Amino acid sequence: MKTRDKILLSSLELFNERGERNVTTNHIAAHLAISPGNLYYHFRNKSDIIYEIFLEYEKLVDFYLDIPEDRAMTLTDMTFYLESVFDGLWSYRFFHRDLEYLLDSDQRLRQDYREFTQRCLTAINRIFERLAEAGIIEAQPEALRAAMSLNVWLVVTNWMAFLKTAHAEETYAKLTLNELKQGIYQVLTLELPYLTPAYRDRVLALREQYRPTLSDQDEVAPELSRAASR
Amino acid sequence: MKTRDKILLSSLELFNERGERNVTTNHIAAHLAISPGNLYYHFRNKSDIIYEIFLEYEKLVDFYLDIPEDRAMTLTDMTFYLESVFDGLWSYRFFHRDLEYLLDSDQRLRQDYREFTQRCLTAINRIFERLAEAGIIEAQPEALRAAMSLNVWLVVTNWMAFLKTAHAEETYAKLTLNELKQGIYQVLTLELPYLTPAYRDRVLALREQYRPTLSDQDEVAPELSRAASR
DNA sequence: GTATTATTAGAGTATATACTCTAGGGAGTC
DNA sequence: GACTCCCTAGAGTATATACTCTAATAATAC
Repeated sequence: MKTRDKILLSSLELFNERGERNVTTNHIAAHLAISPGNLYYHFRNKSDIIYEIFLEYEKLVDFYLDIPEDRAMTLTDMTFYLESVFDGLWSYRFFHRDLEYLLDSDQRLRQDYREFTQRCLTAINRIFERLAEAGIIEAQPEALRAAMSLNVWLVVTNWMAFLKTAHAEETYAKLTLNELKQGIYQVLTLELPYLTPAYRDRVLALREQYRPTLSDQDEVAPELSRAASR
Repeated sequence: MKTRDKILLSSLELFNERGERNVTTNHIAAHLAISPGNLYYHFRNKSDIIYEIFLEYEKLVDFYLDIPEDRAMTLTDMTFYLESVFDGLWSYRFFHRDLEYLLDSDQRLRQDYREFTQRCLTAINRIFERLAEAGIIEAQPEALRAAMSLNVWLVVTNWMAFLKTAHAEETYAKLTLNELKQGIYQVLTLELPYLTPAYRDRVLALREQYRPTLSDQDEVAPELSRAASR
C-alpha cells in the first residue's frame, strides 16, 4: 500500500478513535512510524488529509443513496438505505464530531459539505416519494415531505452525539455499531404515523428489531423506560 | 460587577462568537484587559470556567422546563417552552458546538450533562403527556411517547449545527436567533400527525409563523415578517 | 493606625503543534 | 558510472497555549 493511502487510513482510524482535535500530524506520522517530513511530502497540511477523507465519505454515501428508478421501492430497499447510512456514519464517525470547526477551517470543505447535505436531503425526500408510490407510506404534500426529510437528517446526524453524551464514561472508544443502529428505531418512529395500513405491521416489526434493549435503555434513558413500564 | 462574573460573561461571549476551541484563557484575559494571573486567581483552569457556564445554562433550562401541574396545559404554554428552549440554546450556543470534546475533558461536566439530558427528556415526555391531557394531541402509548420525546431532543439540539453547515460562508457570527427559532417549525412538524382535530388548525397556524422564508437561506430578514404576523 | 486577607499585574515556563528544510537513499534509464 | 525522479528521515522552528510565580496593591478587620 502506498504511503499516501496509509496516511489516510491511519488518520481516519486515529480520528475516529480519539477525535480529530486530539490527533496531531506528528501522532499520525508516529503511528505509521514515518517522519513528519514524509507526511508533509504527501499532504500540504492537516486540512488536506481531512478533506481527502471527506471525499471518500461523500463518495460512499452518494453511492448508497443512489436510488433506482426502474422499479418500485421495497421495504428491503428502505432497510438497506438506513443500514448503509448508519454504516457510513460509523466508518467516518469523527467527522460529525468536530464538523463545525472543520468547516470553519476549510472553505472548500464547507462548500462541498453544504452541497453534500443538499444531496442527502434530496435523496431522503425522494425516498419518501418512492415509498409513497410503492404504497408503503401515505403520500404527503411536498412541503411536509421536505420538513420530514429534514427531521430525518437531523435525527440521523445527531444520533451518535446523543449516544456519546448519554454514556457515563468517556465513550468514544466504547460506542458500538450496534448501538448506533438503534438510530434506525428513531428514524422509523418518525415514519410511523404515515404508514399505510397494508404495511404498518411489517414496518412495526422491522422497527422492533432496532429497539434499544433494556440494558441499553437503562443506561440511556432510565426515567423514560421506567415510565414506559408502569 | 465582580471580576469573577466578568470573566464568566466575557468567556461566554467569546465562546459563542468564535467557538470554545478558538478562545484561549489569554484571549479572555486580554478581552477584559486583566492579566492571565488574575484570571487564574478566580478559576483553576479553562474547564472550570466552562463548567460554571454550564451550571448557569442548566439552571436556566431547568427553570423554563418546570412544568406546572395545577392547571391544564395550553398552546401558549407549549409555545413558551419552545421559545424558551431555543432562547437558551442561543444564549449558550457555543456549548453544543464542542460538546463531545468538552465532555471528554471534564468528567464532572459529563456526569452533569448526562443527568441534564435525562431531565430534559423527562420534561419533554411530560409535556407530551400534559398536551394529551389537555386534548391538544392524541394520547399515545408510553413507549411511543418516549421515542417521540427523544426525536424532539435530537431535532432541537441539532438544529443549530444544521443551520451553520447549511450556510455557505463562515457563519458562526452571522447566525441569528430568528433563524434558530425556525427549529420550532421542525419540532411542530414532529407533532403534526398526533394533533387532535380540535387543535390541528391552531397548531398549523402557529407552526406557519416559524416557517423558514426563502430569503433566510442566504440572508437574514425574518424579524419584520414574523413580528408583523404575530 | 496595623495586620491580614483578597485581588491583581505581568513576566515567565513547559509543552505542544503545525509545518519546514536539507540531505540523502533507492530504483530506473542511459 | 551518472543522472533523474520519487520518496523519506529527522532535526529544527515559529508560534501558541494553558498555566505558574512572585511581588505588589487594594480592601477589610481590628
